[in-house]
Amino acid sequence: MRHTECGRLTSGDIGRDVVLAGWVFRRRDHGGLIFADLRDVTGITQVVFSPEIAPQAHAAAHEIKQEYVVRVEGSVSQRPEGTENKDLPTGQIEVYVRTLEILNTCKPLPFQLEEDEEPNESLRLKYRYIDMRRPQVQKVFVERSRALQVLRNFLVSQGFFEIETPFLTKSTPEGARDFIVPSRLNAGQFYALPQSPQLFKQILMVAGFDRYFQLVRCFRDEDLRADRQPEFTQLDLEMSFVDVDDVVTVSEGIIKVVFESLQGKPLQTPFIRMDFDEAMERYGTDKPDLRFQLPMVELTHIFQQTDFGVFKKVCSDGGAIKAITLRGRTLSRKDLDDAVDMAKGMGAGGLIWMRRDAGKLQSPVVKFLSEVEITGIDRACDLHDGDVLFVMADARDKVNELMGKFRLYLGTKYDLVNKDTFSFLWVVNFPLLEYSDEEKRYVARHHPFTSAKNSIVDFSGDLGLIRANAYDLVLNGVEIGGGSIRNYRRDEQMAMFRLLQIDEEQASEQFGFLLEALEMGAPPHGGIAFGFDRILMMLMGLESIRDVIPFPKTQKGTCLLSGAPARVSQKQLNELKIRTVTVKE
RNA sequence: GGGGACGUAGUUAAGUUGGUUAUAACGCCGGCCUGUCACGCCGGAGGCCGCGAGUUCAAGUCUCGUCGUCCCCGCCA
Repeated sequence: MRHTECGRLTSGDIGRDVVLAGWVFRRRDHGGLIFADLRDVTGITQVVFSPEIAPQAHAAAHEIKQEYVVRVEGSVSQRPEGTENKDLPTGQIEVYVRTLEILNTCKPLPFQLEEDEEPNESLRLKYRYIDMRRPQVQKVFVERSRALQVLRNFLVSQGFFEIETPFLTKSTPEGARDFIVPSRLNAGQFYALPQSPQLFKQILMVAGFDRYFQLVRCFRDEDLRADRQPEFTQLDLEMSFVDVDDVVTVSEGIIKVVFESLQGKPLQTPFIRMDFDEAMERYGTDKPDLRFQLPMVELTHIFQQTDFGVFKKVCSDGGAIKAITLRGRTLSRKDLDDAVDMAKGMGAGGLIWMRRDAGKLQSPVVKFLSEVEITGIDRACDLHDGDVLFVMADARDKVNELMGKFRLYLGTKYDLVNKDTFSFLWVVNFPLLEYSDEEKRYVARHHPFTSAKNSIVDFSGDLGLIRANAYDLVLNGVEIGGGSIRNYRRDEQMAMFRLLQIDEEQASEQFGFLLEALEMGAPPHGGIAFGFDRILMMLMGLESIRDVIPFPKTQKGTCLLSGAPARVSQKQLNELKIRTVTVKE
């Protein structure tokens, strides 16, 4: 007889003979009757060993301990009145065991499977297979599996083809650091693990698979964070003959199905869109958290004629003066001082606070301001009694960045963030390029294959002003996806390389196969990639990306379960013709 | 590369101004118990206080180093 699933037995099964197989979650030995909770991935069923009904099984039940693997055969019974367990889905029934077979024993566990005590994370990762037996951990990976299926079903229903791209591929100079793999057949040469399937998916467009997707592992050899792992899963897609709106619409459908699968409630689409410039000017970041407002308000124009030294200097230097208004909160002098200290800790030269009481503006600097200026502030910020205003003046980029961080501080400190809401936002119209102080040149803000809004073939002028057909999807202040419409003509792509100061020789050496493909009937195309792990983490309300990855790495990139990375044998190194030396830093 | 937090029985934690034999709960072992479900009751075992130096009459406690885990900055097109 095939075994039944422990969590699926109901009153409808009463009277049936069943075979259950699973792990002994708990045993309760009353001397006479012995109860055991039998667990498999579907749930828990109570099994009963009675000395009267099955003396042999009852005797054998004295042997079983926590996490023993057993198979039992018996009959499903209604529990006696008053002994039902309302907390258990199978609490109406129990299985009277006739035969017990111990399939395997179990040593005492390194930690208990209790819900209330969270063991140290390194122990959990070393014994991940024990950790995963804990119902709340098991649930995450059941949900992850379901989310993968939901996405595949949706994308296939939309006409997408799932096509695999290579893991052993070529290192590219732009972007994150690559993991590299030595080639035995080509001594001295290396593959790189992909940071994303970018070039191959564009090649697939040229090949005519007009809608491609892949749930694909990607690799980046950079330092880890709570939301960053060296290998992670991306939902990658690309479409031909599309514009920004087409990609956005398909993306919203994708997010909708995965959200509704994980959250079990409807998601409103379309999401709002915000220009990159507005995001920077109002929220000081390209990924604003819109679960709360607190936008920056521009005050620079009010102070063009000011006598107040700090503002005067900033205005004459072409800087910006901006304010954030906090309403409906009573702030003590200490709160205000803390806010100033916090801003300085972030790197601000200073932060000025103002408070309106009984129609009058109070502030350490108010004596330096004219009536016109005070009225101007009042109007610009729509001040009411009790409002507190924080003002910063400095170079525009610096004010934006610092006030953006300060806004998040206020949101957290004054509990303005509703933890139960999900605020999706498209940020669009990104700059194509940004200046790198380190490299002393402009680099691609998204990646070098992103197209510009207008042709850049003959571009001359300020490179920082070129806008791209690029878009990011932001959830609660976290970037969960990003993409662009690509260059599909060789001349535009070459123009991009010129702006990036990549000469023709480099371009053809590194991306020659793509450039060649662009000359052989490449259709217009664009796409997007979503951080699948990050989306799961956020939609399940988890703090760490490690919680949604089955076998994650530690912050130093090690796997505590397998012991990777590790040394390899001299024989292996010889085959690869690799000699190791210790390099002193 | 830099800043910070933590490390005590199998596990989770407590451990005071440095001062007797390092506590507790859960788990484990033995015994009892026929309606429990975190079963209950009685008894017991279990410690390189991460590791190594130093200060001190005396270090789980103070100092330095080191290893490990975590958080953050840099980095992550």
